[in-house]
Amino acid sequence: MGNRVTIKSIARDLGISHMTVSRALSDHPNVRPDTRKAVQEHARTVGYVRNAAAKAMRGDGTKIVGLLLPNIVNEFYARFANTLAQSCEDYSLHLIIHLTNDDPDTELRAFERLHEVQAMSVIHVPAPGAVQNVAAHLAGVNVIQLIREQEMGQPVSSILVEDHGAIGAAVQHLAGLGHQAIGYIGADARLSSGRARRRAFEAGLASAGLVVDADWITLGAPDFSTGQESAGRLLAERKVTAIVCGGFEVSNGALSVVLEARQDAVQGMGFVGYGDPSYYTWLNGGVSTIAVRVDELAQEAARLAACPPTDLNINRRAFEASFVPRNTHLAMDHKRG
Amino acid sequence: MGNRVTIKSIARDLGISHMTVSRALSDHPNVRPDTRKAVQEHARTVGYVRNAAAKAMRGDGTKIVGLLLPNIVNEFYARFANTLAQSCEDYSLHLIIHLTNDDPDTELRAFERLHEVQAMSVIHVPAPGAVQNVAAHLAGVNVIQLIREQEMGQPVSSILVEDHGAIGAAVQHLAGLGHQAIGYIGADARLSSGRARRRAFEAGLASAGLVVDADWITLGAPDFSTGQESAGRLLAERKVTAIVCGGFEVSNGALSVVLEARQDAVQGMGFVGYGDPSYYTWLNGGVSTIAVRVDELAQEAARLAACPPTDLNINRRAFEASFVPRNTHLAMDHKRG
DNA sequence: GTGAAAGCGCTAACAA
DNA sequence: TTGTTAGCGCTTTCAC
Repeated sequence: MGNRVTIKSIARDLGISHMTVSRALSDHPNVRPDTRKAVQEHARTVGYVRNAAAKAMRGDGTKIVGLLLPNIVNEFYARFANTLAQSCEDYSLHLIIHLTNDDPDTELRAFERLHEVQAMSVIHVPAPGAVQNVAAHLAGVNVIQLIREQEMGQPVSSILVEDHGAIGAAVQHLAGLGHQAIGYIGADARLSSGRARRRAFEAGLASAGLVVDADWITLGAPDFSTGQESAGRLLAERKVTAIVCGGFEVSNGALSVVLEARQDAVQGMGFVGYGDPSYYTWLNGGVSTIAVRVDELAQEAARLAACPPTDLNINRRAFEASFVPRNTHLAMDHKRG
Repeated sequence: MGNRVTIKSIARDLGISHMTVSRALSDHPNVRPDTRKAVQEHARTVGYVRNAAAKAMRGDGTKIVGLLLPNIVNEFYARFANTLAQSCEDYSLHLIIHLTNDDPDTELRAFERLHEVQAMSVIHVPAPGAVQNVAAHLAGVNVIQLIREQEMGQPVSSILVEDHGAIGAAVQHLAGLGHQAIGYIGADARLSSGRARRRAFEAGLASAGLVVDADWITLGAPDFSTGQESAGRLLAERKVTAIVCGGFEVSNGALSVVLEARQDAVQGMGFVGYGDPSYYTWLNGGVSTIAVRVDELAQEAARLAACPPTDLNINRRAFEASFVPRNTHLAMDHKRG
C-alpha cells in the first residue's frame, strides 16, 4: 500500500541513475536537455513530490512556520492567521498552528513540538508570566514576537502595535463628550502591552485634565472573562460614565456584558473597544474602537518568517493603531445609513 | 551553529552506544535501570527532542494533520479550527492549515504540499467544482471531508450537518409569522450541501403549503459576495417578505446588506441566518438562525484524524442542526434581557 | 544488557 | 554528461 514515488523509483522506471533524476528535477545544468525533459515529464505523470523529511534530514531546512496564538476565535487573531496563512502560501511555507490559551506551559509544549519538526520560524504572541526554559528549543529558530515583547534569551524580531496615540485620542474623545470619570479595562503588568496601554490611558487622562482614580483601572489576564468581570464591576459601582478597553479579548468580554445589561444601567455610557472586528460596525449602531492594521501585521510577519533577518540584532517594527469614533454612547437606537 | 542534540551526541557525552540511548529514551526493557535513568536525565538537561524528520523517513508516520478550509475569518470555520487545534494537542498531532478560498487549484496545491510532508490525515471542506487529479496525492492519506461530500476516488470519512429538519423548522416559523413569499440564498448545485439545503428549503415550503417561486431562490458560489448580491437583489425586487440563508458565508454576506439597508426597506422583513456566530445574539436584538454543533464536529474530526478508521469502508457521521428563533423580524429596536 | 549494521530519500562531492 | 558514495537521525535486526 502507498508505495511512495521516489527519485529512485523514477530512476528505475527510466533505467538511469537516481542522481540524474535528482539533477533533472532541480534543474541542474549538467543534464542533457532531453533527459531532463523526460524525467520531469515522467515525474509529473506519476505524481512525484519531493520528500520533505529527507530534505530536512540533510539540513536543508523545513519551510515550516509555527504560529502560537492564544486562540483563533477572537476575530483579531483569526484575521491575523487568515492573512498569514495566505501569505505563507505565497512563500511556499507550511503553517503549523498551536493555540496557547495564554498558558505558559502550553506555550512551552508548542515550542517543543515545533523543535521536533525543525520549524524554521515561530511567530508567537508571548503568554503572560515568567519565561520558562524555552531557550533549549530555540536553537537556530527565527523567533518573531507579536504584539507583546518578552525577553527570550536570544535575539528575536517583534511586530508591535503603537497604540499610545490612539488610546490618547479615545480618552480625549470621551472627555470632549463630557465624560469626567473614565474607567479602563486591560491586561496587567505581566504583559508589555498591558503596561504600555495602561500608561497611554493615564497619559490621555492627564492631557485631558482628568484625574486618575486607581479604582477605575481594572486589570487582569488578557482574556474574555477579565473583560466581563471588570465591566460588570464598573457597571455595578456606577462610578464611571465611560469605559476604555485595552485588549482584544478584554474588549469582547466587556462588550458582551454591556450589551446584555439592563438598558437603564448603561444608557448614555461611553464605550471604546479595542480591535475592530467586522461586527463592531453593526453592534449598537457602531462601536467606537481602537483599530489595528491586522493585515499589515500579518504580512510583515510572513515576510520575516520567510526571510529571517540576517542581521541578528534587534528587529522591531511597530504599526500605528487608530481611534475610530462611532456610536460611543451605548443603548442608542440603531442608526442606519 | 544550532548543533542539534541527537542520540549520537548524547551517546558521545555518556560514552555509550547510540543504540543504548535510543532504547533508554523509548523505555525499552533491555537497558540497565541506572543507564536508562542517566540517559533520560541527561537528555532532559540538554533539551533533547526526537527528530521528526528522521522518524518520518523510517516510515513511522508524521503525526501531521492537514486542515483545508475556505478561510478562517468566518466564525464557523474559526471555531472549528480552534476546537480542532485544541483536540489535536490532546492527540499530540501537528495541525497544518491551508486556506483554499474555495478555489480548486489552491486546494490541489495544498494537497500536494501535504503530500510532501506526508500528512497522516487531511480534514477538508471540499471546494466546489470538478475533482481534479488530487488522487495522486492521496495514497495512504486518511481523508476526512467536512460539511460537503465529494467523490475522491478512494474511501473517505465524512462529517456532515443534517440540517433538513432545521431548515424546515425555519420555514415553518416564518410561515407561522404570516410570511407567504419566502426567498432563499444558498450555494448552487456544485456542492452537495448546496443541493441538500435547497431541497430542504423547498420541502419546508411545500409542507407549509407555500408555493415555490424559482425567482426567489438565488444560488451561487458559497461565499460572502453571493450573500451580498443575492440579498441586494431580493431586497430591490421587493417580492419576498422573508429570507432564509443556506450557508455560513452566504449568511454573513446577506446579513451585512440587510443591516446596512435603509430601515424602511427592511422593516418587518423576516431573516433566518445560517450558523451561529456569537454576535448573532446581539445584532438586531438577536438574529434567528440555524445553529450547527461546531465543537462536536471538530472533536469528531480530531478523533478520526488521530485514529484512522481501519475499516476502509465509508464512514459517514452527521450532526443534527437546530433552528434557533430569536428576533426574526429586522429593524426592531434592541430588546434587552 | 549492549553494540554494529543497514536503510528510509535526498544531494554534495568525488569518480568516470 | 552520468554514476557512485556517503551521511543526515533514527530504529529494526541480528550478533555478542
